[in-house]
Amino acid sequence: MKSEPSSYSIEDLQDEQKTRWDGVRNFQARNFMMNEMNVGDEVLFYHSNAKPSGVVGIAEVSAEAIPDVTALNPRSEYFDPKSTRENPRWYCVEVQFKKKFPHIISLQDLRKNKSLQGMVLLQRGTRLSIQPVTASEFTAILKMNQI
DNA sequence: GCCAACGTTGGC
DNA sequence: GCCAACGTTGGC
Repeated sequence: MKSEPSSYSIEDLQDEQKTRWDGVRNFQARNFMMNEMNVGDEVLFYHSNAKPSGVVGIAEVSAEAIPDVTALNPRSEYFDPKSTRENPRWYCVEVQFKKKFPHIISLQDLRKNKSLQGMVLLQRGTRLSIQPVTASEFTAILKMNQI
């Protein structure tokens, strides 16, 4: 899961411990939250638009997707007039803080790791804010954290 | 700040 | 259903 640290960082999650991953306004990303993410699933927390960008820690899905109420609030920056209480358009899971890495695993480092070449994040033109990670990719990144 | 790549919208 | 125009993302 990507987030710009200037808007919500791993440190913010560490402070809060839990947060609803609201504000996602992309159907593919929403569908991942609704269909693919289950309570207990581990999540890589990625800082985008950062110096440098990269994986900064681990969270865990603590509640399955529920309607994103920020879409209903006209004063929210995430307001979407097409979403209604009866027919919610956007959903969000809740995530729980697990771990902050001692140092960031930068995008550059990820690209250097041969076992990650197929990772969605590293493919050309991938902008999705929520992406699938395979078990072996996840393990490979954890190993990089130990170096 | 630039810009490539992609997603969404809306006219037709 | 096509596609041009526009908006957004995010690395650099």
